[in-house]
Amino acid sequence: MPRLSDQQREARREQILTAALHCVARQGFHKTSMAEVISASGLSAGAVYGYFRGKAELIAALADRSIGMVSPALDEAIAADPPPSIPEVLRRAAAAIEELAAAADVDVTRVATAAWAEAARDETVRALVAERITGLREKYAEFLRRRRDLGELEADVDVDAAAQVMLATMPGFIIQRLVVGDVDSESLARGAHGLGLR
Amino acid sequence: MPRLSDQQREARREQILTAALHCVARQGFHKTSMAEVISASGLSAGAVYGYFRGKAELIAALADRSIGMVSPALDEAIAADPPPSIPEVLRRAAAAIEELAAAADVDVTRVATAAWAEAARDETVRALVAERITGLREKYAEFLRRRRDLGELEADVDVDAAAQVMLATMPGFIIQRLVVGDVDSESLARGAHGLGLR
Amino acid sequence: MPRLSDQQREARREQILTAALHCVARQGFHKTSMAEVISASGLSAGAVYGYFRGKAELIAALADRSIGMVSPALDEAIAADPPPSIPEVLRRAAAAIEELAAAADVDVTRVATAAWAEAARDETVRALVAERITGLREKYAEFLRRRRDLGELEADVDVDAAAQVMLATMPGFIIQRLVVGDVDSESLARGAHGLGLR
Amino acid sequence: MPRLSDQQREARREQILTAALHCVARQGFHKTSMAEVISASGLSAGAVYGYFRGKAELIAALADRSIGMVSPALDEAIAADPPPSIPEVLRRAAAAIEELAAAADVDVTRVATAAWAEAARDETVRALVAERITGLREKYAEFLRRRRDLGELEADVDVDAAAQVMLATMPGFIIQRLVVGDVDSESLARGAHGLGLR
DNA sequence: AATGAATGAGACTTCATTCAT
DNA sequence: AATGAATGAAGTCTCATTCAT
Repeated sequence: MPRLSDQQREARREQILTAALHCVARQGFHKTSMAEVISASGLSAGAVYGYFRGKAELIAALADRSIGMVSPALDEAIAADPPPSIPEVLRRAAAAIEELAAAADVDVTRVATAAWAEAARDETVRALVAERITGLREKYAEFLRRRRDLGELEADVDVDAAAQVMLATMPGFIIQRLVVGDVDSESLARGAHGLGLR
Repeated sequence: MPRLSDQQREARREQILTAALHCVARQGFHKTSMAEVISASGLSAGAVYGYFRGKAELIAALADRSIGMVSPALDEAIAADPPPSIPEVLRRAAAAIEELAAAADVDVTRVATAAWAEAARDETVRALVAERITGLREKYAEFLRRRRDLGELEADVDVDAAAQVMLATMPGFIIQRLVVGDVDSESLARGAHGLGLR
Repeated sequence: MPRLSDQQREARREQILTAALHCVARQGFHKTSMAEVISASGLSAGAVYGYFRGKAELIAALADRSIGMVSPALDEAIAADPPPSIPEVLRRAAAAIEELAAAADVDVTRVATAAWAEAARDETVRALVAERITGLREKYAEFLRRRRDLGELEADVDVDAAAQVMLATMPGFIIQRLVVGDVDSESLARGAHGLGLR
Repeated sequence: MPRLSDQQREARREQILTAALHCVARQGFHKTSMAEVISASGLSAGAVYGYFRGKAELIAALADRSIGMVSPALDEAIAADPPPSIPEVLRRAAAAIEELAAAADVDVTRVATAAWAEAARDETVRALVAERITGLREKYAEFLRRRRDLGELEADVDVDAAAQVMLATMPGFIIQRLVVGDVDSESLARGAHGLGLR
């Protein structure tokens, strides 16, 4: 076989990541065996190891991706002009997550859950997830600045702390959704409104 | 040999759980081997298996306990009379978590993180964690009812949805704390206040 | 099972080493798989790994032992009083090696051959083999000192250098024996005599 | 594509063998992977397999070469006229080995060591090494005949047995040199002299 | 002729669990 | 009740070799 183009290589990598995402969504990182990923990817063991040095590297890529997938969805919710109310943004973010969870027969939120746990014990994953979280928070901060500049938040608001709080709701939303199953984007928005957020 | 008293049995169980908590806080559920737990507990393999049917049962007990440990801390925060402001309750809850995390050379929040992930893939754990979450939410709901009755929330507020939102902040707080490391109870309260919560 | 006595442990270790010696004599260290050793030993994989941390440790033990097995045989040859002639000692040493090679359906000289090669690439094995070689050389030196004191060697002979030379003949004897097959203890002694050694 | 000239083919073969020699000197035959040889040779996998049927053939070629490299060095030592004393010939042979070991950033003596071990377990390699050994011994025999004819050895000396002994010292010299590190051509000659060789 | 990605058997090792003592 | 040695299935990864291009 001649040398693969970068594009072809990327496609194969994608193929493996997608297959792995399926497995991990069902069983978590450490109950998913490489054999399962290999079989699901349709490639051979050797081929998979040609794209990922080992399970750790694959886990890191999946952790990064699972959390990264939320980002574009959030962008949309936040970019709207004029900036929606806080409950509305939370609703949109949650709705994006719901959509993500329902999409393509893989529930990425399950993988995200595994990613948080992995971040707590693996420095490489921690750094990747930290980067993602920081990125997401910056989006919320940007949104809040726009609301503040419109006079809908106090002028001296600590935008970064407020962004931390807004982002903080998402893991809890995801967990309650997966584990208890009685929350959705509407209830989240209603609850936020009920607490007095505007 | 003489049957152990219930009290002795309970002490042994505790000994095992404490040892396991140490291991899991460092390595997560699935990177912690039974051999490690056995060695850390100071008991023999056979003894440990006399108290827990297998690793799954041990994991379930640890997941339950790790999340359960937050509950008493929250009680205090919420029970105060008159009911504190929402940012203040969040601050107290977060402070309780900080204390828990710092205590006794085991950071239970790391175990909680593993518990959420496990809940997403194991029905038994899911049920236990769901129960815990529901219990915690009920505490928040109770708190919110008292605030409502004092006229500090609108009369028709959906208390359960609002409790979902309050609880939802905790996992996000824990994760940001472990992974990014730049949040604390003060920033959480400040952010909540900045968003307009009272 | 209750704790094994040191003696029982030692017996098991021996059982594994003996099985491994068989395999290695036929296939060398690196073509012998742990599965083969495990199967030949009659134990389970886990049991074998309870006695040796890994293949490297097993190899080191085998290398050490294979070279160590020559030592007692040499002792006898050298201890004789009055000290035999040099060709005679070489003959006896070679005869001891022949006996060793024929014994117990394992040809240890094949393992020794593998041990020399391994010593050239693994520091741990190198150190062990170096120790063994030094020990053997000291025996030859002792023998030579006795000959010298009897006036059968010049008074100012460099005993250690001479011992190096005597020992040096053994690997070459073993290799020619295994590879060409036309040398034996008699031809070695005859050759030594022919070269003028007395 | 145009057929390569024999000369080009030979150059490529050489390139591969040289690269492989490097790898094997460091890691032995079986810890050297084809991938390493391929990468070190600068060719592609397919190309390498165009010159050697497989790893076994490559090993055989390396074994043959590593032992063969001693031969020309020995020739010189032996050809001198009048024939030097036995200690002197041993010194020259050992000095030739020292030079070989120091040359060109590959220590061939390490490969020779691997070759002996391989000869003990692979019939093809055994035959090749046997041939080499026989050839070397014949050179020693020739040398001894000349010494005998000069009256410096007894007339009825078993020249072949004596050649076996002379050759036998070389592996032991190489091993002690690599493993213990305290022998050199001078100590070898001194020791031989001390034992009474002339 | 050459390339190098892909193959897949098999290597080493771990580990949850059992059970003879 | 307790012990801890033993089990053996299963996990991760490597590597000699092939063959489509």
